[in-house]
Amino acid sequence: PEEDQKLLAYIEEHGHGSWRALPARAGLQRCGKSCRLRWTNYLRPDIKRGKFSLQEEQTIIQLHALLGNRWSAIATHLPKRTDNEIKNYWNTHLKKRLAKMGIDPVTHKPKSDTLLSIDGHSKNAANLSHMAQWESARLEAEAGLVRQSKLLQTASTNSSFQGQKSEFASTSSSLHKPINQPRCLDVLKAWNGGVWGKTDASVSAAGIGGELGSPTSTLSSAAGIGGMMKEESEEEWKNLPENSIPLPSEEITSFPTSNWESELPVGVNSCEHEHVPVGNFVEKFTDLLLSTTT
DNA sequence: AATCATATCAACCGCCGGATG
DNA sequence: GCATCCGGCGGTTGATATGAT
Repeated sequence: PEEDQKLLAYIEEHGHGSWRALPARAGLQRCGKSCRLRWTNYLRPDIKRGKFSLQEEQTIIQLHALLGNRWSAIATHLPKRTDNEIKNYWNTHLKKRLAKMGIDPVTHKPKSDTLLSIDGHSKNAANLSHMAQWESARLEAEAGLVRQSKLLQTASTNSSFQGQKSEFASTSSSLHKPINQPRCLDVLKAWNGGVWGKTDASVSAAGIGGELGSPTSTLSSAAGIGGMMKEESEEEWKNLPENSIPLPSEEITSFPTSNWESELPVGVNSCEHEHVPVGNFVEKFTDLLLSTTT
């Protein structure tokens, strides 16, 4: 209340600067960490509050399947939502919903799937595993490119490269940076320029560039959801008719990896060509989840 | 109305990684 | 190479709200 006003007024006037020094300067009896948390999770003006839309739920589930509990990374795909809010929502709503459906909220696999996987019938599990590997590698590539761009920024004055540099820099996941911009460009560039250019054993060991398609298809899916998010018009998942589960689990597990490859827009490097792969496994998976009432 | 159970969410805590000297 | 500082992240807790009995 009063502290909020002080914090808000100070940051609006001076910016937060050093969080450690902020409390003393703003006249607050708190640690800088606490101030930062209050600001990022509550006071920031660009925070959307209230219920999560269907699209947002879908995005969270999909991204969680890919990224696990990396809430800040997930939050970068959900404009105006904080990692803390997403984390809470997951723990209080979505996790329970998955558990209720007999799906392991950690692995996003049906619990019976562990039995299937013994005899090699779990393409679902394999796909998720591959996707997680892609995403991990992608994030590493992104981080590497950010570092690289920073080096180049100081070492080079080449103007033709500066546009890319700023885009790469924008991929770092900070809540203080604009998060509602389309995210396909940076991701595609990261992949095209970073990981795919490598023949590194560690990269190929992660399943990249092998039998699977481009991870950009995964990411453009996530970016598309975040970027094209409709905020108010979605029908609540609760209102969906019962027994409207769109796909049986068998269909999910039979999703072919080659679909992604064939859907890959070769050479496409722009959001104008953004698309979501038809038959995207994760999407179907979340459809299934979201259409099931508690 | 009182009590208990459950749900929700802001805040706290500890850890980690990057930057700096 | 190291120690230290700082910011950020994710797990967890505790206060409050809400619902059930």
